[in-house]
Amino acid sequence: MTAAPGAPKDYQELRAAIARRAGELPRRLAQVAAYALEFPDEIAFGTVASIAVSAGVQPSALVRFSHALGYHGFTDLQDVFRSRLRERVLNYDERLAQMREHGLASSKSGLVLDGFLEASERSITSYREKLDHEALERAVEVLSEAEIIYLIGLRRSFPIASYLSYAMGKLGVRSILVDGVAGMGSEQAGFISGRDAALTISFAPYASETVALTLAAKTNGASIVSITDSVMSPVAAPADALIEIAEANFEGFRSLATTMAVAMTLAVAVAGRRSGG
Amino acid sequence: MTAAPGAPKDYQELRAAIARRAGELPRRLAQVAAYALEFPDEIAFGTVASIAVSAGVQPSALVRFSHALGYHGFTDLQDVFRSRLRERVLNYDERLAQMREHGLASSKSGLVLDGFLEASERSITSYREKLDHEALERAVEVLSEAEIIYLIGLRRSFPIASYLSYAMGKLGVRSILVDGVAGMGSEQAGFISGRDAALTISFAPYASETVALTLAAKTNGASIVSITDSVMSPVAAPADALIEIAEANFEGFRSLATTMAVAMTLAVAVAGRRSGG
DNA sequence: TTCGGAGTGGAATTTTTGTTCTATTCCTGC
DNA sequence: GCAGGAATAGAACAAAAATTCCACTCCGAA
Repeated sequence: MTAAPGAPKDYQELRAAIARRAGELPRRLAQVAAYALEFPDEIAFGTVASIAVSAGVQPSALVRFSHALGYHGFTDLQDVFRSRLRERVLNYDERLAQMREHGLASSKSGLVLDGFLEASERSITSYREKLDHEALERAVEVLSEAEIIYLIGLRRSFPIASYLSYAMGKLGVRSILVDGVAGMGSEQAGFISGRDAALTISFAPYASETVALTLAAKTNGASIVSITDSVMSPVAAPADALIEIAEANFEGFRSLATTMAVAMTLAVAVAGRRSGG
Repeated sequence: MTAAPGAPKDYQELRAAIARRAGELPRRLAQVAAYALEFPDEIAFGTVASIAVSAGVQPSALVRFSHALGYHGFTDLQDVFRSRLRERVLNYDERLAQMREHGLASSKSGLVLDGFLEASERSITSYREKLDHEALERAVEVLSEAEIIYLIGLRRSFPIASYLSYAMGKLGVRSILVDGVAGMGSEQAGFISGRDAALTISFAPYASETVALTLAAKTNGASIVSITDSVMSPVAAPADALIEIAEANFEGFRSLATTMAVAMTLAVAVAGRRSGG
């Protein structure tokens, strides 16, 4: 009896089995299940003892988990996790080529997805090459000194602004999302004072309302940080700090990957500087 | 003395060391060397006994081989072969070098930015490896058949939902962003009918309102498409199509790069299918 | 509240595994 | 052809691992 009867024989099956039985598993076994899905490599390489420690359970729980899924013991379960790595490594060298082939051949949506993923990668790579590190530093400085940070971004840039609002909220940085709901944009922006800062995100074609709000903030004496795609952008001129990002695009839809990473950076760096980091 | 002194510490170095000393190694040790280069996976996963059999040598030869390369024992050597499998991103070292070149490391915000950029790249790369084309296809199909697509995503996932709202609007796909402004979430969701679909985006810790809205949509007979991080997610069970995305994170902030690319894909693919493309 | 059973933690046990040791073999130089 | 030393095979050993076992806990039903 070398093979386990009725137990998942590859990683995909195993995932499905765990998913199906997620609800009915006892507490500790569910804990093991969650750990296994999150850190499959640990299961593949670790020992019962080491895995038990990092998953926060007893060694016996791992064995019981294996039995619950139909395996003879933990070793059988581990074999599945190891075979997964073996399979992956087979196409490790040819991964890119194979991926492209696979993506093209398999489906139309796969082709589209591949295009967007690749555009994101290109954006990030090219940004790495030409990013202005001083400008980033200046932006962090300006925002750190602001009492309240007004986040201005509409249309395509609204996801960025709303993420910043979420992240800053989580980090304890005071910010206001100027979201233009019910046409309140100008009213919200009207409260901006000289002690505040506006963080504007805008890409071509620049939404006229975004430009207007930014200029209004400037008039009120607030500091301006602009994230945009060109020095020729209408929100570049009034900016005290300018972060320039040229996102790659696929079929006319520009990536947001780099801009999102920059947004995360600003939120974390501002919070870090304020807490005296 | 846990670490081996002067022994190759990664797979590349080890290859080089073996190549350099290939001529001067004794016969059986050379045999082991050849086997190791040809079947690195066997070394990584096998036991001394099993490897000895398939390489046609004695177990002790493996230990002597390890000693000859400067390791304390076979286990140390095996660790190198295992770490090779763990390092998914081959060019990680190159990226680090590139970062130093550009002076990113010289400032704190630069380090943070690099962390987020790298997390985004990792997310995309690892998603490429394990993406489920069929699930994606099914999601597109379900959404294409819906009369109205309700977009459900709060907190960290709200930027994704709002992007979808923007993109679908541009593409002429009817959608409603269930944004919970003024606590209207449940009212908005109440209009969902069996001809509609809900597209839920939710990651751990799953916002309870998101889960509740999704279940309500399901109850009304709507189709459910879930974008989430695990099959154990509470929004996975009711889904007609499930897209699983494990975003990498940096300092606790998870990337949104892959999820955003998937969102773009869904919007474009659904629009494409509806227009008969 | 008490009973019963499923679930759990942790030590004891057994099995597997890596390593060491020594007699023997295989070369090489004389 | 014969020393002498390096290399090897295979068994013996020690370490580490997986698994089992049992007392205890927790929780729901009577």
